[in-house]
Amino acid sequence: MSDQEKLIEQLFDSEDDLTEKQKKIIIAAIESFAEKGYASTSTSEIAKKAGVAEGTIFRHYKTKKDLLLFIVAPMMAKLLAPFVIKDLNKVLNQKYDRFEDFLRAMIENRLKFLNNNMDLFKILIQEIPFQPELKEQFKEHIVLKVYDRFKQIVEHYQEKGQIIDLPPTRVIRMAASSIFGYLIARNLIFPEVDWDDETEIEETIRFIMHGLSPKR
Amino acid sequence: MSDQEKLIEQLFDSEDDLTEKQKKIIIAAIESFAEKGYASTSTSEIAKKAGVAEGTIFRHYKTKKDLLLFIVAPMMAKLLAPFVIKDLNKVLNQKYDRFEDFLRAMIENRLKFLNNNMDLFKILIQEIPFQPELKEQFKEHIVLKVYDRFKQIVEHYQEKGQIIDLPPTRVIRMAASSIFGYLIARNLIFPEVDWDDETEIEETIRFIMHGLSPKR
DNA sequence: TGCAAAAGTGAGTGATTACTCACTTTACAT
DNA sequence: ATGTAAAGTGAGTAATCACTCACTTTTGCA
Repeated sequence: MSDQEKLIEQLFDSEDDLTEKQKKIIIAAIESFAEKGYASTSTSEIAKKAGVAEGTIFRHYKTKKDLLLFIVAPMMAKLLAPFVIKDLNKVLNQKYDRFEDFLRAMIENRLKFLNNNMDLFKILIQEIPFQPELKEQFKEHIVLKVYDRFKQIVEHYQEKGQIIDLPPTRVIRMAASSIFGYLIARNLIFPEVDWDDETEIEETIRFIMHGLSPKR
Repeated sequence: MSDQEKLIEQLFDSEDDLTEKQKKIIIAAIESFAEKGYASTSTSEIAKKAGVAEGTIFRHYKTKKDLLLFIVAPMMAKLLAPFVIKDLNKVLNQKYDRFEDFLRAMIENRLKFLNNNMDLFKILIQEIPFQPELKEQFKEHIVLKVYDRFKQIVEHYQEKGQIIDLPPTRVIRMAASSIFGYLIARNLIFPEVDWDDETEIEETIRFIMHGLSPKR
């Protein structure tokens, strides 16, 4: 599978100044943080799992929180990156005549990414409420950049008469709720169910499209 | 406001064998757990905030986790209780001819409850992934009891031809995603925005109704 | 090959943790 | 008023915490 799109591997490839032991530390930290939570994971535990002396962790990361941020910050950036590309909407407008097509492409792309990086996503949403640095990054990225793009896209399809004429915030929230609702149900609440991804996604798109349809 | 429906107060009223100091401990614990997370809150901190000796906490709760469970378990029970009432659906079927009316009543009722108990809700969703006891309670309540009731209700309105003929799991997930999406956006992600609850709720209902409409 | 810088080590640090216990204070039935 | 059980206390405990540092090993370049 070439489109595995595992963020950790990308990170390891791009920053090739990372030692083998450093990689093991990161992998161990992600595993433990996702399983027991950041606050309940001790550095000695991470060292043990990584097969490394505890001092080695602090050689590379000044504090435990530094390690968390090093792991989680790229996740947020990569997760939101596709929506911040400068001329995203130009490309999209040519490519996707219908809002439905845009929605399908976006869901397939981002849902795959999230499915491949669930541990990181889990850590991210768990820690955003408690880490001011993360909260700030989140607001800055989401509110300022991603929202602006989405707003343009929504308004574009509203002008075309394809979706209902509501404030873009509301339109985005409703669509996002449906998508994240599926993601969370599938991976976090009922991971043991064997989901038929294709139909679930198609039905979710149908739900959003009908919900946002301009017809009375 | 008589319908404040603050769970803590209810708890204090029903279990009147609680001392003043015990109540202060619980209030302090809820505040700290919601603000910094369960694992990052120390018992000495709770004692200090409650104006109580640390030993007093352990006189009433064997462990720190016992305190958490004492606080959070009633939340889950009360949150889901209205859906487990035995003849809920009979009452509903007489009262609410249209699915939309049922939806509106349910949202108003439960959203009010959650808005009045956001701290507890926050602690609950934060800790469910890490506390096996809570996870078990959650699955038992949700999957076995609440889902069964909802399934009956959905099927009832499906037979009436009011909503689309999809597996009830999917219908419930889509409606729940939209409702919780609003709740979380409103209280946890953008609490500083001054939300127009009435219109937001009406629009959310509209979105769900259109999304679940049986028309092609 | 030599050598300096970087990576890795693990015993040791003081602070903090959840929890205990011998003791004092309070509440309340008789 | 008196006795007793429950409530409350806070110094004390061992364990664990994140982090340090003097030291050894590895790496890569001259």
